[in-house]
Amino acid sequence: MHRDSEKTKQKILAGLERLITSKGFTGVGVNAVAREAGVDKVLIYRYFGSMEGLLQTFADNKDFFPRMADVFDGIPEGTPLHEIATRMILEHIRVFQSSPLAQELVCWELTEQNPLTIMFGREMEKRELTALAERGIVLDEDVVTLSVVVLCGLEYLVLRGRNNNPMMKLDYSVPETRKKVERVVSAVMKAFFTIRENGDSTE
Amino acid sequence: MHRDSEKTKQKILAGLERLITSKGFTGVGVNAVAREAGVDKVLIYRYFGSMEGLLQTFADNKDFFPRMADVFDGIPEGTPLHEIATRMILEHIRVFQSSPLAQELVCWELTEQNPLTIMFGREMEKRELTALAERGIVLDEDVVTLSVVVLCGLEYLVLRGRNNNPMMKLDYSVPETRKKVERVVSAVMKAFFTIRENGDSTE
DNA sequence: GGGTTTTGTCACCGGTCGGTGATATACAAA
DNA sequence: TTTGTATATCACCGACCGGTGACAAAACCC
Repeated sequence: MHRDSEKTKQKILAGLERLITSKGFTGVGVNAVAREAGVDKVLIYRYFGSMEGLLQTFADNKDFFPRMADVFDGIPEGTPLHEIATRMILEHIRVFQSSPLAQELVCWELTEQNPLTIMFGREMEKRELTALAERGIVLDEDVVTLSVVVLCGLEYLVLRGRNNNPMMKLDYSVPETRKKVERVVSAVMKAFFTIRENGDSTE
Repeated sequence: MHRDSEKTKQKILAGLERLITSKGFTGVGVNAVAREAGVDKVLIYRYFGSMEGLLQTFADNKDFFPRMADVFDGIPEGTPLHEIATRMILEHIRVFQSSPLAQELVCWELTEQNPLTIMFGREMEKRELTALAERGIVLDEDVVTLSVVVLCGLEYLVLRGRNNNPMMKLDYSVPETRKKVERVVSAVMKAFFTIRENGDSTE
């Protein structure tokens, strides 16, 4: 079973993923990937053409996130919108926090453009949007804005927590802190949604 | 005026900053800095000991942010807390958005630890906190939490805007979008502060 | 002036990078 | 079995990396 190009490709792709999650994206390169995969680097060029091609293939064959749909299934009919939105945000963050690969890819995305980061960004982008669209849920524009800001805030806090970079003493990697944040998010979403539904202005 | 060690040091430090802001932190290295500064790299070792030492010196002699105090001076007595907090957040973001160096350092901070990123993180950390402390302003804990989450969200949106990585169609680098976000932030801060002041619970 | 120290230039080292050609080995078709 | 092809190994290239020693020239001190 020595000669199996398919298996070799898989070894290379697996090596790439291990390398990203263990050493970070700055360590990614032809030599490093080949070394990590236990394979001669010439095979990377043979099977993927180049490093770019490898990243492209990796992006194509990887689904970075489990489907968002499952979150909805646990929500009974008639649940208020703010609670649905809150759950989506918190679930997204929960998954994000449990995925070192996704975290590293976001950092990479902030630093550089390549086939992998571009594809990952697109995937990430349409996640919640499609989930909402499938359910035919339409949200007020300001409400969406707030949700995105909050979502971004939490994602950022997760990234900072990786290297113990607290933000204003707020370290999201501490469980109690996380609970507090979740509580506040839930409350503020409820408050703001209520205002909007009552037709208040934001002027 | 050929021989002036002080001037050479400044050239090196300036070269480092130019390099960070132009090529990004991934391009930082002894050779690259020396090249950018138009100086032999051996001088970096002579004057700063090593790359680490250079980063340390750079961090020590740079104040990354203008003082927060100025923001307060424009605020009349009796301004409600939520407005003070909102102004602080938006001002922070305004400055952050106008400083490519700060943006790059944050990305660096998320990726790696070194004397510069550590020092920068500390500086960033105490910015708003000291400003509030100097004024003797004490905020409700949940209110602080919300403020930090919102601040993080905006900072993150700025970073994503650099490479046109919108988040759920929300591109903060578009002026109209930015205005909308500012409006929403202002409104939600007001709403949440009001709830807290009225003694409501977040359960 | 002479001697010393500071400042700057140059050449070089071992190592790693991305990338390529030549060649050996397994396997499948004839 | 022979021939051809897909697969893997190996050696090598030029370029750049971080880091160092040798040395020239300017500046300073006496």
